[in-house]
Amino acid sequence: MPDLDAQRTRIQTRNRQAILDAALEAFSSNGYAGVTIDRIAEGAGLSKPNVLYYFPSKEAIHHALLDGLLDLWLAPLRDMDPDGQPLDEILAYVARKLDLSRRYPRESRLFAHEILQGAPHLAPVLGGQLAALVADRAALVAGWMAQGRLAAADPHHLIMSIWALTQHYADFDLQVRAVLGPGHDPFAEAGAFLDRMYRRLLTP
Amino acid sequence: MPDLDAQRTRIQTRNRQAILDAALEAFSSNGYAGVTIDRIAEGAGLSKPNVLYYFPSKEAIHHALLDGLLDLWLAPLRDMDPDGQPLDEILAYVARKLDLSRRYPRESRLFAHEILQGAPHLAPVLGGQLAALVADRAALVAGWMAQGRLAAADPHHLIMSIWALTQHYADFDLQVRAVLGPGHDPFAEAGAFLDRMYRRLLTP
DNA sequence: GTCTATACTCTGATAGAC
DNA sequence: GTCTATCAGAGTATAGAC
Repeated sequence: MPDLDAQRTRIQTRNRQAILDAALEAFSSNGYAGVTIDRIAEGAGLSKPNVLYYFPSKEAIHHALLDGLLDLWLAPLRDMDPDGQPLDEILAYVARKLDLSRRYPRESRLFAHEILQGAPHLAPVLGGQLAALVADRAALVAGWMAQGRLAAADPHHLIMSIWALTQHYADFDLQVRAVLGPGHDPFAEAGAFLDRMYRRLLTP
Repeated sequence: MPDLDAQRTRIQTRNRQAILDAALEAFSSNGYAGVTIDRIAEGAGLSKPNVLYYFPSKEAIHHALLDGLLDLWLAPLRDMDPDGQPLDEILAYVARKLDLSRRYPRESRLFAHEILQGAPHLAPVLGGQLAALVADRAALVAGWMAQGRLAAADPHHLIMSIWALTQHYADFDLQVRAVLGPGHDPFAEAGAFLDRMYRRLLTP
């Protein structure tokens, strides 16, 4: 069943998407408990019972949003090329991850909420899929460092530092803008700052 | 009225503190909407009406927790000494901020929730007190860089990078531990990693 | 100061007409 | 497929006894 939408009418597809979009908007800024089905319905332009016609419960909507989120989130790390130039690969990874924060701030905040709350849905995946991918990539980076093609640094914490820094610009956007004041482009400046930072940190 | 507790009995002082502690525990992991007064009461070992005897509303409890949080949070930045050695001052700041994350992870998460939700209570302070302090410290750092005592970098983004990295270890503790696996001391490793990182980044 | 009992509101979910 | 009506439960807050 590769395309579930094939079994749905155009209206169904559109409404499902409208619900998910409204729910993402709501959950990402207010957390799971801070959102009512009524508000999702309003955002989607539907009635509350109609929302519950498309999803069996509020919980199901939330679950549908989290599903696949980790894949989106880890794609840039997966895309690191073992055969590329080490420094270029890291810098490209940073740029891709920052771009993800810029383009998907709501998804970033949804993820942040989930982790803050103890990851009731994602916990198993964190210790499994996530830890495995990071271990794999950390080994790759450690290899580059051992060959002297990158300056030495703890690979796990290096990868996590990239997450922390890039996601900060999405999750704490409000604070970032308050600190920078008007007339700034936080993501553009962050791109330049982070490129210089990791270049200097990792150049052998 | 410097000491409000002077007007309270010992029992009142103790119960107020128990309520605030239970509320901090609850709010920091579940967000404002995800917490019921019942749960706070249970955590404090009191009945629900009794909690509402000490605070007029759930909202008031939350407000009491946020009050003064920013002061605690910004203290390390305030403590940067303009007359110290630039690199030492920055590294000491990083260490103090990381120590704050280690000792007060619940406060860090409470702050994260507040910002994620659009800072309904802190918004005015962010654009005022916070922005002013950062501007002041950024100017100090920029001066050091202009004198060639630190390598050049955007001072605002430098300060924010320190926030992002140190708070990540508190806010995303669950993810950090999942990635590192058992047998690690995330904060100790972070201390070493961040010290090397900023030393390398800022050494002229 | 603390408890029991309760009023009142909001929210998730269902039933059933159309 | 979508709506109106409604139920059941949870949650904030208050009243009033002790």
